[in-house]
Amino acid sequence: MRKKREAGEGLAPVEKNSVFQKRQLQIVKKAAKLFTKKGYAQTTMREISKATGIDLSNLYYFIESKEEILFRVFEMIHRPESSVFEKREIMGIADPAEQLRAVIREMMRFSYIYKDEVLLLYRESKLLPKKMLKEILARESHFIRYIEAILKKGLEKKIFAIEDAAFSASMIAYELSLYPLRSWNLKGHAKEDLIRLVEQHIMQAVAAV
Amino acid sequence: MRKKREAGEGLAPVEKNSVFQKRQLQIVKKAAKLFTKKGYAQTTMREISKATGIDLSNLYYFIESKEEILFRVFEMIHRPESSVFEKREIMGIADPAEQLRAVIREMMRFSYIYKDEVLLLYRESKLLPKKMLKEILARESHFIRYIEAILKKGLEKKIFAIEDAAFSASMIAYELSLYPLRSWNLKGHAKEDLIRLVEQHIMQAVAAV
Amino acid sequence: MRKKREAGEGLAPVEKNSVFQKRQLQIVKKAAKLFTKKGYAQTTMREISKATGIDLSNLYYFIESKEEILFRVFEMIHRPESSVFEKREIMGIADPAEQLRAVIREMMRFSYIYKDEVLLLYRESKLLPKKMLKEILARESHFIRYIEAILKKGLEKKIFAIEDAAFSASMIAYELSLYPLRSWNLKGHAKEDLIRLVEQHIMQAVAAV
Amino acid sequence: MRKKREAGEGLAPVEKNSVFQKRQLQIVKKAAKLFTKKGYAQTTMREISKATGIDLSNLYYFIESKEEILFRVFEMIHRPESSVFEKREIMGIADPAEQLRAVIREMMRFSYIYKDEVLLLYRESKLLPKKMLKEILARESHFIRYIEAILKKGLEKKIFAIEDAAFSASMIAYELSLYPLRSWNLKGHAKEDLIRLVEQHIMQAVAAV
DNA sequence: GATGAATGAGTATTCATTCAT
DNA sequence: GATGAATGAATACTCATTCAT
Repeated sequence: MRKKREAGEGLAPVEKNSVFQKRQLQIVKKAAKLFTKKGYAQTTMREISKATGIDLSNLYYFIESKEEILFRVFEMIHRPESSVFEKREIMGIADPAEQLRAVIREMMRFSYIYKDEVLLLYRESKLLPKKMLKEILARESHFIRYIEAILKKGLEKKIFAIEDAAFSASMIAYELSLYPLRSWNLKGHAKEDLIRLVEQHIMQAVAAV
Repeated sequence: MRKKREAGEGLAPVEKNSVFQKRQLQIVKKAAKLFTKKGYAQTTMREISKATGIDLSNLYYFIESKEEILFRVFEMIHRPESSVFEKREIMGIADPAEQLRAVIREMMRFSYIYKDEVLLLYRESKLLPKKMLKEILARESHFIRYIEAILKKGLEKKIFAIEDAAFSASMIAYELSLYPLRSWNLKGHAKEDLIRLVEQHIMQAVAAV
Repeated sequence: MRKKREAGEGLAPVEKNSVFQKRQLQIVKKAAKLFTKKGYAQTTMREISKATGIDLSNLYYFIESKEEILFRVFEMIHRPESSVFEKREIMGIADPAEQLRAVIREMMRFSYIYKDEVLLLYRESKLLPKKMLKEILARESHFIRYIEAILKKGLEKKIFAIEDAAFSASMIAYELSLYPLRSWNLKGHAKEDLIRLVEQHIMQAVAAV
Repeated sequence: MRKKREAGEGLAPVEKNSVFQKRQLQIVKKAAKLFTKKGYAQTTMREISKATGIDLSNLYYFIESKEEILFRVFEMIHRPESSVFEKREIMGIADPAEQLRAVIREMMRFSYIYKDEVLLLYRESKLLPKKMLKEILARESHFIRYIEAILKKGLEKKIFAIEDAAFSASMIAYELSLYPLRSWNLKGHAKEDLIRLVEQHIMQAVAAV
């Protein structure tokens, strides 16, 4: 790497015409696949070029560096994830148990869609510039606190029985990554089946007797 | 022309005198730290040399390749892990609930000791030669089936109430990696505290009402 | 980790545009000179880079490895050599003596042109992948049997008088490498002069009295 | 190579006790085998150590450098070769034809014994220090001139009929290396058989009709 | 005279990135 | 906006040789 941008000085604002964006997205998606299959470091720009059909030099017309591709991969997960718990449908649910169930199902579905990217995030987050890593961790923390809030509401209503809401929230958030991180030994379960089992498991773990 | 051993064709039997072994262990341990901090690919042999104080060329007197270091890191986790559920104390416990608790505590402690190595395993298992990867997955499967057996015993005795013992076992095994994979947001919890919370969480998730 | 093609699994079909090929040829030719002067192992890629004026890394744009260069050097000799005895002019000659003379002259001229490469072949054939070595030996055997056939024809016609045609053919083929292998003590002879002398020597050795 | 002796500044005079010499010879012989099998550059000191059973460091007690081993290998051929035509039995033969036959047989036998070393000399003479190379070439020239003298004597006596005695001598000397250089396609011939055939071939090539 | 460990200088090769057309 | 070619800096690894005990 010759030039080194200050880490995480922000991606170029997603401007330019949509053809440009489409190409970029194409690159990021294909690269994501390669990254998850072979690892970030083991994937060469030439392979990305071949996979996308875009000439190596031209690649740099659409992205600034290999690192930027990785960043944009993570951006992909970011946006929709953030919206998970901003969804009116979920935020509006009054019953904490129901609300928690809704969050679980929503996130499990999300984790099915972005399985590879989530795994990538676990594996390659070391490579993120601090700022970006912080952003992601912040978002995750936000998500955890959101669950924590639900749990506390449930505690008050004596629906849930747990000792440490912060811990439980953390554990639940972790459990929701089950599929991306352990898909290799969950092949036997159909998607909706697995979602239900995870839901049951978590609900039982927090439920008051 | 470089000669290249078929990856993972078995590490040289750990022979030689103990000074040799000590050096090797020193390399593996330091490298493990570097690998977890920066990632395997991003860690150079020069860095390992610097970290261990062993001259770069001399490093190769003790290990055959960078890959071998990684293999040996994983070996470190292997051996003790296997013994976890072979321990007489645990195997002898008659009550499934008590037995499960014992396993949980044992594995949580293990995961504290080998936090870095476990994380590394999640992150860099891609780089393992197939044979070694299979071995590791087999061991993990073995562990899961062991938990499953406990769960089934508990089911019969109506101590546990779960729908799918295989799934629950899988989930529990996963939960036991909580600390290595999410230590960054568990800093607030003391070790024994966390172990207890995980134990509670899991026990509640499987317990019959 | 270095990936290593199985040695000699076939050179990339000589495609690409002619500029590319020209560069490749330039590399192979310069390298051949260096190899003959210093030996293959003693010639570094840096030297080849310097000799060709092509940047070290860029060298790898045109060839895949140092080994490939060596292979291509041998390829250079291969092609034209094969055609030697497929030449209509020679194959058409009825008189065995005249035919043998023609072959001698043809091969001697060839050995003058490819002096360095032939010497290299004697010196560095150890480094060839088995398959390639076999091919070359097969070609040589083919050539020897071709001479043998001429000798046998001459024997029948009582023009030649030798005990063992196979041996004589082998010896003649060997004698035709005189110049590449012993040029250092043949400096006193002009090319055409030497060719004539070799021709005489061989013809006398096989001629019936 | 760290230190570089002035090329060919002469080998340490073969002094020391005979145990020392025996070890040295042992090294040189085993190394010669390895050199011929794999090439000089491709043979490592470690391999020589393993092959001789002498510890790597101790090797340097008996020889000064890898190069010296090569030199000593060539020395081995030198001594006896020089004596070939100094043998009273041969020098005393009056008849040029008989004398030439004797030389041929002597040298062919020699080439059988030192097949590997002769081949090595052809292959790796590049590595010799100038001085040593000159010595060897001088010896070879000496040998050629010796043959030339025989030829000239035969010419005077009208026993031989050749145009250029110098050339013929050169060619004959070359032919006497047939076996070391082409053993791969002479496997079909028994030793004494081959010697006789070479003798016939050469004699016929120079004989007056 | 044996041995384990060191070391320095090198070697082929890789790869992200850019330049010229 | 496409393409072939260039380039610089790095990377894992090797090996002859020597040192300390």
